[in-house]
Amino acid sequence: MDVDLRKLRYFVAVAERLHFGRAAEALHIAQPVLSRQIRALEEELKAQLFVRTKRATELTPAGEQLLADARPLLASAEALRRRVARAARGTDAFIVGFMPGLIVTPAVRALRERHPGLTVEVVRTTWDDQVEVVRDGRVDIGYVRLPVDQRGLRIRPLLTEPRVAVLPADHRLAGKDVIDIADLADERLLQDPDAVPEWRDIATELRRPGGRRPEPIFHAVEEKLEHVAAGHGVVVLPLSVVSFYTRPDVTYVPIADIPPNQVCLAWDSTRRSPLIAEFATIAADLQGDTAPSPEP
Amino acid sequence: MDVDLRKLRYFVAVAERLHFGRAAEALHIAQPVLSRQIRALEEELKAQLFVRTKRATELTPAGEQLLADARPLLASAEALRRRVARAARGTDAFIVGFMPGLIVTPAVRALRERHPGLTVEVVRTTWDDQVEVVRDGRVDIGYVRLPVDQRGLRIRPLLTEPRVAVLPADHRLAGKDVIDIADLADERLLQDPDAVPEWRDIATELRRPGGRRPEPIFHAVEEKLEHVAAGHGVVVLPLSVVSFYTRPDVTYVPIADIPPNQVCLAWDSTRRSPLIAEFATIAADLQGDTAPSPEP
DNA sequence: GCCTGCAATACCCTCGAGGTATCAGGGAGC
DNA sequence: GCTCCCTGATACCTCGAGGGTATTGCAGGC
Repeated sequence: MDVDLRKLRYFVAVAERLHFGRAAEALHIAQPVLSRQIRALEEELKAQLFVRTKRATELTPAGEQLLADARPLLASAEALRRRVARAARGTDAFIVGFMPGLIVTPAVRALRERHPGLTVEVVRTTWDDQVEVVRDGRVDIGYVRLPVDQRGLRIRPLLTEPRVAVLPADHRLAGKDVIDIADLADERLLQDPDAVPEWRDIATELRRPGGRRPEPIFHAVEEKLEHVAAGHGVVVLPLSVVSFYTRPDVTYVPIADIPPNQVCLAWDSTRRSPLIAEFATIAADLQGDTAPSPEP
Repeated sequence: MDVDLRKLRYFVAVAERLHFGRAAEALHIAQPVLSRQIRALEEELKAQLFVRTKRATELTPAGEQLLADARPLLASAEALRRRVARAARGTDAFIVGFMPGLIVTPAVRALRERHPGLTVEVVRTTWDDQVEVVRDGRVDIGYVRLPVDQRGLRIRPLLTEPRVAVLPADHRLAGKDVIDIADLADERLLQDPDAVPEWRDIATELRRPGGRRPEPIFHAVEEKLEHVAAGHGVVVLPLSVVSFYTRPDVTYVPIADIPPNQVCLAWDSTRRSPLIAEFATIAADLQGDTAPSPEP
């Protein structure tokens, strides 16, 4: 009657590897068990999920569909566990996620004042997990910087801020008033190229035949700045992040021809919590005081 | 390790009734089994879900949280089944939900032309199930009229249209050029008051002490019009719905002081499908041709 | 032609979900 | 105050499903 989340987890493991033996190993179960469970799942859904030719395992269209749906379902189940555990601990806490450079204190304080008994916590995130913490229930609402994968989330724009190139203090471009993104074409980017699509389009490093994304990608801002200072490459970051982490051996230059970074609030779209709505309103109002942004 | 959807379903049954015996009956299982399963769920989640005083069963805060999370999770699981079944049938169909009065043909035709092999189907919905069909996977994208429960959905505004009062042809207000919502205060509304919050605020019927919502609520537009014609009451509907169902014994009058109805596209926020995105763009562009609407 | 790699099959064991019968405790009624 | 009844919990049984090991079947590669 109900689908079995364990079987879905097994399915995802196989679908990701397209190999029963290795999937079984990763799941810490025996391979025949996995074969049987997948077959049971196929019968339960009345749908063939894999085409098993000898020497190769591939997904059917139904399998593709299931893979696309199973992952968010498993993530939701995990989020459910986490939220129930939090509610059971009795501490009726409201948790806000934020990335360095964003000013969350006024909104958090306003929420605390309106709900004296409520514990409001903040959790620091990175560009990589800023939406994951929302999806898996670690935070109730998060400040995120676009672009993000919006699946499963409700998004509310808050503000925009310019992005700057972060350079070693002795870099050839350091001290310029402003540069173009093209000026960075020959640089090594120490961050996920997806975070700077405009650079991706012009980077010589990625345009070489067989050119792959640079291996060393550093997640925390502090690590990025450390490596910039060491001369290993450059990063492109929103202005507030850089100004938050001022240090003498690193400087920054505005980039003229790339759009600003959009900062939004994001929360689990399946939830409807008065506290989430209230916090979103407070944060938007506070933002509106300084720089009014259009409401959709 | 994974939560068990069957146990969650059992939990929801108990939480909705706050009665183990009746929940067991509804689930077609024996009551001791249900007691044991709920206890197992509590141990698994390490959270007490119910306070069982003799003579009464109540939800704990953790139970409230679980109830809020379990329902959408179960709905997602059901949607997953449906979509996989559809994908397995091989018919790679794209299904659009719409309510009467909305013009979907141009967008549907445009999608068909761009994907000659694709089957594009339309499914008629009502105000009551317009978002349910999206959540449970019966349609890939739906035209919906606000207000809707946006949980689990991504919403994209398309257009607005004025709402009119639908009256019997011999009604005292029939023939007026325009009325105020207050003119309907003494009328009987043959629809969910939530659909017309402005009426809800002024209706004498609902302001009487102990006044409840009127019992006979008719879901299909045809039924509503039939009962309006019979003189049982009035309804407030978007203009396009009424003009779609013209009949001589029913007339309508614009209402001056209520905001127009917002028509949106809605789809499952956990999904990211190229076809959904393409259809949304097509529909928005087609709408933009006639009456440009702001893009968020 | 043999070896190797990979999934499926055969067969066993354990545990957990379902059932029935019964108990325990608190309210309501007399 | 005693009894009855309502409601959930306990006790105990059965059976099916999930997990394990051993082995087979089949297709490529050397």
